[in-house]
Parts: sequence; structure tokens; C-alpha cells
Amino acid sequence: MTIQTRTKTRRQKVEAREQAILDSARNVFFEKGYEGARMSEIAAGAKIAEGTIYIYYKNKAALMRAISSEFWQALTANAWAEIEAIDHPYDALLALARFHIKSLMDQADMIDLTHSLRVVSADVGTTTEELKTYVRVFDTLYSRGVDRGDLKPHPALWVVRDVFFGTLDYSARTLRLHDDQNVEPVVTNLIDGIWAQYGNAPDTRSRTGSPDSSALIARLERAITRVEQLGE
Amino acid sequence: MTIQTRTKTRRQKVEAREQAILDSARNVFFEKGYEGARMSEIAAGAKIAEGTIYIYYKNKAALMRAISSEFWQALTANAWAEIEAIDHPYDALLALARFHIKSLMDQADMIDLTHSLRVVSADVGTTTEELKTYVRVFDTLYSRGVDRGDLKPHPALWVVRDVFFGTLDYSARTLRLHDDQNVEPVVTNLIDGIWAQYGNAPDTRSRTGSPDSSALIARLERAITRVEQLGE
DNA sequence: TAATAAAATGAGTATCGCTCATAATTGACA
DNA sequence: TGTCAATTATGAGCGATACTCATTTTATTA
Repeated sequence: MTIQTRTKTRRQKVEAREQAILDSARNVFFEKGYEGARMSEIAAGAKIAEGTIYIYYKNKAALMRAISSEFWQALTANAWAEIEAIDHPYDALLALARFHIKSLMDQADMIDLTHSLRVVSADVGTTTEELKTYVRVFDTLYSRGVDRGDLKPHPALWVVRDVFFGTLDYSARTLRLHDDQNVEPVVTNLIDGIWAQYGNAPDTRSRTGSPDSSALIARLERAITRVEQLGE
Repeated sequence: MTIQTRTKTRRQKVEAREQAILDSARNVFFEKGYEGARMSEIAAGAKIAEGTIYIYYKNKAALMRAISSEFWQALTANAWAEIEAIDHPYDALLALARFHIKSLMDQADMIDLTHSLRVVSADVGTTTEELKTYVRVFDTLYSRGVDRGDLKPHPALWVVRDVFFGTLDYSARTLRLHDDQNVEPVVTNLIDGIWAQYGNAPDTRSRTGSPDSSALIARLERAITRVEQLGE
């Protein structure tokens, strides 16, 4: 017990310092950019000596990588939270697109800094891994749509994924450039486009007299009944 | 006459030196990346003293910017050349997409270096200007399609433009990551998608007597799905 | 050929990321 | 509580590098 409490105290102190360094570094990186950021200033911000940083992080690039890593993990968590309550894939994709582009725009500094890692350190492996994890939110959503029969299975999902993220990335930059906060046209346009290309519109099935049309009508009937019961 | 010849000689010498610096810098930047590139090495490659570089270029970033600028101008010229003989907008867009993604993949080093400018220097204005010029190739192509009646006019062309370049950019990265040289699926998929959404395809119009019913049913289906979720 | 302007040079400077010998702090144990 | 070993912190100093500037070299004109 005593042992645990004591070691925990030490660990807590260390972790607090680590977080202080991270926080200070984030501030300085935001303000000055990667190149402009001085290790001395980061140390001052965390109220420690410059040398202490190197006990916690191997070098400037590693520090930057840690910040980037933290950011993407939080983004992934938030993305899941954003879509978990949404049932229909169309709406979920819409929500994810909205969330993604808004994040890109709000946290543009962070995004640019992450990109800078590619330039600064050859070892972008860590960040790549985190990007993959983030991107999995989309993949899951699409797969769910396929399972439900709302979306056509795609032989190479990454093709659609790149349309999704690539478009949003570029659009975010354009919107920012024009000081425009209205993401809806972009988001709607994108998802409608994906839906037009890969969506299994129910009419496609019913047109050929497929058995699914009756099921759809039944669903419609039940739904409408519920709407009617809602009153006015 | 004599005056002109003589000054021209001097100017030629100066311009030759300038080009030598640029060539050497390009080599070193490619090989070592921006951070890894040493001004001393660039000078050695151009067979001049280190201080001479600074007569021609204000600093390392300016040197990099000049290289980037040269690259994008050449890319723009090549893009125009690639599409000038193609008449139908669909084929021209296809060709541009193919050209763009291939350039991205072949000259990945150059692209990454250009991106690095964003990190290194706040003044990315020059590069942005050149990017705009490049991007105009697409805009012209789309407008031509609208004029011919093959494409629907879009209230905000940049939305489509960002789909185009964003998708190709991301796809190029993915393909490179998988050591895949086959760009056709991406290119075809992209242009078909744009055509499906914005093309005035004659077959769409002639397919059925009630062109709007399928879209209407799709909309109904999505709306009902949303209603169904309200109850649960 | 001499005078002047333009261009080149490279030793020196300022700056910054990082190291390491030394100091301070912490926790276990008697 | 005091002692000792381990952990953590410190900051002067090192090496490296982008950039400067006093001096030299080269080109041009009369």
C-alpha cells in the first residue's frame, strides 16, 4: 500500500511534468511553427530546464510527434462519439464528413504541424499508424452500409476513402482561404456524390420487380403509421 | 551594339550561375530533404563559394521557393500540352486526371518539398499563386464542358475542383504506399463519379418516362429511415 | 591602361539543438 | 528521523550550420 502510494506519487509527478512539457510545446509550436519554436522557450513555458526536456523526449521531432499523436487519438475518439448514435449510413457519413471538415478548419494549425513531420523526420511511422486508425472510422461506416444493403460493396475501399478524405482536406483549405464557415455545400455534395455512385437506391431493386420492394413498402407503412400517431 | 553584346554577356554569365545554383540545390534537396540539405553542399555542387548563393537568393527558403516555382510552372505547361489536342471534355478530364496523378507519383519528392515550404516559411504566397495557375487548367476544362452542354454549370466550381485534386492527391499517396503504379481505377472512378453527378448524360434523360421518381423514392427512403430512428 | 562598378570569396558570427558532468530530490529501510 | 541509492533536474558548453561582411577578384568603360 505504502509502496504503491509512494511510487504513484513519483509517477504522478513525472506524468504531470510530461504533460506540462507537452502543453507548453503545443503552445509554442502553434505560435511559432515547428522551425520557429525554440526548445528554450518550450522549457521556459513548462518551467523546467532545457535539458530536462530531453529526459522525456529524445529530440524536437519526437516531441512534435507526441503532440501529433495525442491530437489524432483524440480526434479518432471524437469521431466515433459523433457517429455512434446515428443508425443510417447516409446520415452517419454525413455526420462524419461534417465533423472531419470542421475539425480540419478549427484545428488547422495542428494539421499543418502534423504535415510538417513528414518534412522534418523520416520516421513518420507513428503518425501514419494513427492516421490509419482514424481513417478506420470511415471504413467501418462504409462496411456497415454494405452489410445493411445500402451501399454497394467496393472491390477497393481505399478508392472511395481517398475521395472522402481528399475532398474534405482540399475543401477545408479552400474554405479557410475564403474565410467561409459554411461547410454544408461541400459535405452534402460529397456524400450525395458517393451515394449516387455507390448507393443501392431502393428503386433500383423495385424496378426489376425484386422481392425487396414489398419489404420497403411495409417499412414505409409502419413508419408512416408512427408519424401519424405522433399527432401534430 | 557593342554595349548590348557586352551587357548581354555579363547577364548570361549571371543567369548561368543562377541556373547552376538552382540545379545543384535541386539535387541536394532531393537527396537530403530540406532540413538535411547543407548550403555548403549546394555551393560546392554549383562550384561557387557559399557566400555567393546569398547574392542570388536571400536565404535557404527563398532558394527552395524558386525551385518549387520552376517546378509548378513546368507542370502547368505540361498539363496544357497534355490536353490541348483532346476535344471531348470527358476525355480531357480523364487525361488531366491521369497526368496529374502520374506527376504526383513520379515527382513525389518535389511535391513533398513544396509542402515543406508551408512549414519553413510563413510566406507561401508565391507558391499559392503558382498553384492557382496550375489549377486553372481544370477550371478551363470544366467551363468548356459547360459551354458544350456536356456538364451542368456548378454554382461554386471550387467544390468540384477540390473533389478532383483532393481525391487525386490522396490516391497518389495511397498508391505510392502500396507500390502500385496502376492509376486507372482511381482516375476512371473519379471522372465517372463527377460525370454521374454533373454530366448531362443523354442516356439519363432518355432512360425512363419519369426521370425523377427514382431520386424521389431514394429521398423518401432516407427520410423514412430517419423517422424510424426517432421512435427508438 | 587606369578607374570604376559588379560579383565572388570565405573566415567569422550568431544561434540553436542537444550532451553530460554535477546537483538536487525522492523513496525504501533501519 | 536519518542514511543511502536511485531517479530526476540542471545549465554551461559543444558542435553544427545558416548567414554576414570586409576584402579580393573580375568585368566594363573611357
